[in-house]
Amino acid sequence: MPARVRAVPTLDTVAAEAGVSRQTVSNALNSPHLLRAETLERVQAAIDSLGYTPNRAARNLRTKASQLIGLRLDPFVEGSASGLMDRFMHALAEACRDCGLHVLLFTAEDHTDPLDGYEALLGSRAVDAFVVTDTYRGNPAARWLSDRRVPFVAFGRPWDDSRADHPWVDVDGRAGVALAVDHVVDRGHQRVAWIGWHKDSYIGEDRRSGWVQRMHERGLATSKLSARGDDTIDFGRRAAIALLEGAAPTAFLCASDTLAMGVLQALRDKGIRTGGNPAHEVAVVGFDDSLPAQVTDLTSVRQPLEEVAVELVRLLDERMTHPMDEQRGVLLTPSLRLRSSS
Amino acid sequence: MPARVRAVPTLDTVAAEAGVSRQTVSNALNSPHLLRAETLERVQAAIDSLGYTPNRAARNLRTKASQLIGLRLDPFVEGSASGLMDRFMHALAEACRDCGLHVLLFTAEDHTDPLDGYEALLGSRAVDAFVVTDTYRGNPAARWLSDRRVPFVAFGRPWDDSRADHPWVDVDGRAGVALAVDHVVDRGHQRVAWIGWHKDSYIGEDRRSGWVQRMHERGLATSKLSARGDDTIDFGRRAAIALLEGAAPTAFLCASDTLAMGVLQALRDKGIRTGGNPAHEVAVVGFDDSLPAQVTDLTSVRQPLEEVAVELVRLLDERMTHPMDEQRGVLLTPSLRLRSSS
DNA sequence: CATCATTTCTGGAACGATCCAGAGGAGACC
DNA sequence: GGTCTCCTCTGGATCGTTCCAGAAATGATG
Repeated sequence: MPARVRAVPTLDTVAAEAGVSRQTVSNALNSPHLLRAETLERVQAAIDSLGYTPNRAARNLRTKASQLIGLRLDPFVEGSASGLMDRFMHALAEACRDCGLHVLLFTAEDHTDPLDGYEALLGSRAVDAFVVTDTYRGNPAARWLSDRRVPFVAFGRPWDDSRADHPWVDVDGRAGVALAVDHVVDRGHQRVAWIGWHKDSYIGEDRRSGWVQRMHERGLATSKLSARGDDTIDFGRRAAIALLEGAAPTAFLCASDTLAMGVLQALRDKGIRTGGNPAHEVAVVGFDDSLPAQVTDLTSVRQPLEEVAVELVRLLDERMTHPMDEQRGVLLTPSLRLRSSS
Repeated sequence: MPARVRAVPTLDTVAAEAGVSRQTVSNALNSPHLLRAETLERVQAAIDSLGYTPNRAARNLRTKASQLIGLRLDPFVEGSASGLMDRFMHALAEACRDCGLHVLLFTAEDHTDPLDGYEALLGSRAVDAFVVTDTYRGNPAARWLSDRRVPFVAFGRPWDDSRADHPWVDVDGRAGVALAVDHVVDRGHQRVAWIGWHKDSYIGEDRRSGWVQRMHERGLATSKLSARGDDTIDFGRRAAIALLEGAAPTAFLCASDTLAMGVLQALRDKGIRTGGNPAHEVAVVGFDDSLPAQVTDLTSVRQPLEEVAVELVRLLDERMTHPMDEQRGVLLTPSLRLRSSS
C-alpha cells in the first residue's frame, strides 16, 4: 500500500474549500480590492488552512514573467579582487526581496565573450532582466542588450558610449577622492600625492580628477605628486618610494586599497610612521574599503553598495512596469572610512 | 500603426516550419535518439533558422522542476567575513552550469530565523533544492529540510546531529592543520603554538585536533602552547604576546587568518621577524587564504572551494535523479598556500 | 416596480511545454 | 499473404495559473 501523500494544494483546491470559484481565489491574491470583505476573509482562511502557495511556474507561464534578475559572475581573479562582489551580491539580493524579485546567478562558458550566457537565459525567458556589472573597461553587453531592448540596468557609467541611453547607477569616485583630499588637508597636510592607474582607465582618471580639482580648490599644487601604473601592491610600493625621494609628500591618496597596501609596506620598510599628524606621520588613504583595508586599519573610500543595489532594483522595477519612461543615470556619493592610517 | 514584432517561436512554430508534429520537435530536443536521422536534421535546421529556445516556465510547469538551486545569503558581517563566500558562489555557479542548473539567491526577512525564506520558495516550487552553508554553529535548517524531505546538500558536517542522514560536503580542517604542522616542523620548528577559537566551536576543535595529533605524531609537546578565544585580530595579538612571554614558541598556527593577522601585528610590534627559519624568525600560518592573507603574504590553509562546489552539485544531481539512494558525506582535503610568513 | 449602473463572482480559453496512448509504416518471420 | 514486432511519429490531455468576457447579485434612481 503506497504511502498516502497529501497532494499539493492548487487554486482549485482552495476554491472548493472556500466555496468560490478558482478565479476568485486568484483575485484574492492579486487584486483583493475586487472581493467583498466577507468573501476575502473566507478565501484567506481557506488559503491559510491548506497552506496554499501559488505555483511559480504556472504563474510565470501565464504572465510571461519570471521575477528573476540575471547576474553574470565573471571569473574570480585571485588577489586583484577587492572583495566588493560579496557585499554587492548581499545588497542586491536584499534589495530584490523587497520587490518580490530574486537574483539568478549565471556564468559564461567562454569568459572572453562578454555576451555569452545572456542570450540563452533571455531566449528561454528564464529571467526578466539583467544587472550588468563588469563595466570596468567599456561594456559590450550594455550595447548588445540595449539593441535588443532587453531590460537591464548597469552598475557603472557608460564611459565610452555617449549614445548609450540605458539606466545606470554608479558611484562618484571623483567626489570620494575629493573627500579624502579634504580630510588630509584639514589635518594639515599640504603635499598630497596621488597613486593611481594607467591613463586609459576611465574610472582611474575620474578618481584622479577628484584629487586634481580639489587640490587646486584648496590652493595646493599637484605637480610632481602623481604616479600612474598597474593596480598591484608592488607598483604602490615602488611609486611611494619614488615619490618620497622626490616631492616628499606627507599624504598618499590611492586609486585602490591594493595600491595603498603597497604604500603602507614602503613606509614600514623605511621606518616611517603612518597617521594623521603631518609633523611626523604620513597619511595613507585607499579606495574600496576592502577586507585588507579593514584589517590593516587603512582609511579608505567606501562605496555605498547597499544604496547602489537599492537604486539598481528601483530602476529595474520602473523599467519593467513603465517601459516607456526615459531614464537617466544615478550617481551616488561614497563616504570616507576613517582609520588610523590617516 | 503598431510596430511589427516578430513573435517568439514556440514548439508549434518550429513544427510547422519542419513539417512535423509538435511532439517530434520536443523529442528532437529531449530524446533525439527517438528520431530518424533525417528528421532530426530537418528539425534542427528549423530550430536554428527560427532561433527557437524552449520556454522555461512552460517546461517547469509540466515537469514540476525548475532547475534552480536556492542559496540563502545571510547578513554580511563586516570584518569577520573571510571573504570565502565570493569565491564559493563563483565556484557554485560554475559547477551548476555544467548540469544545466542555476543558483537562485535569497535572503531572510528575519535573519535570526534560520528557516525563514526556505518555505516560501519551496511552496511555490521556485527551486528544486537548496545548498545550505551556514553550518558554523549547528544547523537547524538541515534538520527542518530533512524532515520535509526537501532535497538539499550541506556545505559543512552535521556536527551536532548524529541522526542526520543528509548528504554533505566538508573540508577536513584537521588534515589542513596537520599539513601546517608538518610544514613548520619540517623547517626545524619545535615549539609550535596553536591559537584558536572557543571550545564550543566544533570546527575550531576539529582544526585544533589536527595540531594536537600531528604534534604528538612528530614527538613534540603541546602543553602551554595553546590559546583559545574570540575570532578577532585583537585576541590573536594578545594571545601571541602571552605565549611569547611563556613557552616562547617559534611558530604559530591559527584557526583563522583573522587571528593570524593579530599574531603578525604582535610580532611586528615586538620587532620580531617572520619567516621559516627557526633560528631567528617566527613562522605564522593562517586558515582560509583570505584576501588579507594574500595581501600580507601570510601562509595559509586554503579550502578547495571549487572542488566543494563540484561535489555539492554532484550530490544534488544524484539526489534529484535517484532520490532513493543512500548518500554519505564527502570530506575534502585542503592545501597549504606557502608564503613568506613561514 | 422597472431600469440601469456598479459591484462581485464565474467559467472557458490560453500560456507553451511534456506525458501518454496509440496510429502508421517498415521489416522479419512463418 | 498474414501476423507480429519494432521504430517513428502524432494529437489529445494536462500542468496551475491569469486573462477575458460575461453572468449574477446588489444598489441607485425615476
